[in-house]
Amino acid sequence: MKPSIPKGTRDFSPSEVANRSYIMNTIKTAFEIFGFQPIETPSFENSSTLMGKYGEEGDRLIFKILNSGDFLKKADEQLLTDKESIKVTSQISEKALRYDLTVPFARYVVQHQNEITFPFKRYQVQPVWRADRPQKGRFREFYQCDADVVGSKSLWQEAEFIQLYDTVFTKLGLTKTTIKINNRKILSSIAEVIGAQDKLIDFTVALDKLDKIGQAKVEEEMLSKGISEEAIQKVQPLFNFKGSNLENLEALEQLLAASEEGLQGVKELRFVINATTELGLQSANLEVDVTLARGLNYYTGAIFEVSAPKGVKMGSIGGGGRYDDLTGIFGMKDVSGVGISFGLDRIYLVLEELGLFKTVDLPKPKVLFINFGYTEGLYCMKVISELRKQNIKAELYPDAAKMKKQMTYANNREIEYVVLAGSQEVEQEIFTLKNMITGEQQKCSKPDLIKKLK
RNA sequence: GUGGUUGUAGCUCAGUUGGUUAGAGCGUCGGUUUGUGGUACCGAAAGUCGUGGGUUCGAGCCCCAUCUUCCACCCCA
Repeated sequence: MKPSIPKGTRDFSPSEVANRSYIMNTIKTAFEIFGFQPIETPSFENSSTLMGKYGEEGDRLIFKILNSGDFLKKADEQLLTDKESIKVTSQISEKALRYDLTVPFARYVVQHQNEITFPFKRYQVQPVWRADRPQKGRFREFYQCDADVVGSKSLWQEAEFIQLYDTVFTKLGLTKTTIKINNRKILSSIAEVIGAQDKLIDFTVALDKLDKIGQAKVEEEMLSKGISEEAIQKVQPLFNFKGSNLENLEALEQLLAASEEGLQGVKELRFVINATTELGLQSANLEVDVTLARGLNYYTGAIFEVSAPKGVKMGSIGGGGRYDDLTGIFGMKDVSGVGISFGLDRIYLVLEELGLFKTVDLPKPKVLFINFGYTEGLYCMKVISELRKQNIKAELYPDAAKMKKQMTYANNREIEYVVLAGSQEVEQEIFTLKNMITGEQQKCSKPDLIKKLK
């Protein structure tokens, strides 16, 4: 049998692990500088915790875990014969792999509410799983790096998260990212204006194509989706969103003048935009994007999405938003939260494509001792112990193999120094130290050797 | 979930309209060099051609199914 791994999963080589932890550490460091504390939650949760939080599409993409034992015995006979997959699933599966980090976090907050001091700022870097069809930058197992604040409605949080995005991407050398921002309140008031909430998705999808296919075709698509001519006339200002963020906001304000909710959304956006303008950004661009919808059901206020620099074909590398009542589902009212997520795996691919990885030193020994046999090996091991106590990575080749093999090993692993200590050296109580880069070698005493390897 | 695409040695790939024992480069291992790596030369091992069916005198090549890869839609990180 040929060994293989499930689709959408990956193995990581030592150099990939090194690069991944470089990204991870950059993000974690930034999180802590911004005042977030780490938590971890289980890989799988009770299905009831996850189901219904991500919309219909999301439910379909949740990996369900089969109950243990004779699970079919407990399933309803009729449902089985009728092949009612969804209903049967709820009877034979009570657990599921986590789909994101935000919902488990909300559960955590409610469960530990008495131990938590609010506002609570937590970060979490863990894998999540989605039963999606894999493609470029889309995996079935991938890491999310989340930071959220719960227990504060302050719009300063939104402004801070934009600073956080900017800080991380700047540190990674990934400049010219675009942070898109929108507000759910604006979206739902646009839905009011065009006449129907259920048309909103079609509407934003069509509007999003404005740059590519032009206004006429966009209007055509909207009409074909059942949006009235009258509604399209009303939202004309949206077609002219070419100006600055503030100009766009003004246009929105006029368009949504009749909607209290819409005006509230504009006000919130304006706060964030103004704050960010005052604070400045190092390398990212902030852009108001009314077509940004985001599927996750629980967002109620600001929504964010980060896209890679132009020219890199990649879905969003980060996203987030404000959710006013996520904890309410678990029985804790009036706790507003806002948070963002970094997509580690996609950031990796973007950095790789742009050649932005610095050469990372792989964990490897600084010096390899050639194994000549038991007596010589013991003689070497004594020095190796001393070197290790001084944090110098040293190792003895495990077998008394041919010299050539041992040297080749050192060469392939790019080990800087090799020590040869055969019977001659043992007798004279010295070591032969060879520099593998220059090829030079010299004899030296034990203290001398340790000093040279420091 | 819908549509398309890919699979030949550890890796990257050749393989003619279907025709004997399926090839190359890199890598691996051995040797030239039994206390010296990177270079060079010589040699070897390694493939049920993704898997299972089918068509055919004959299948790596054609057909079907399935798995996998990548891509688009959808959705998203």
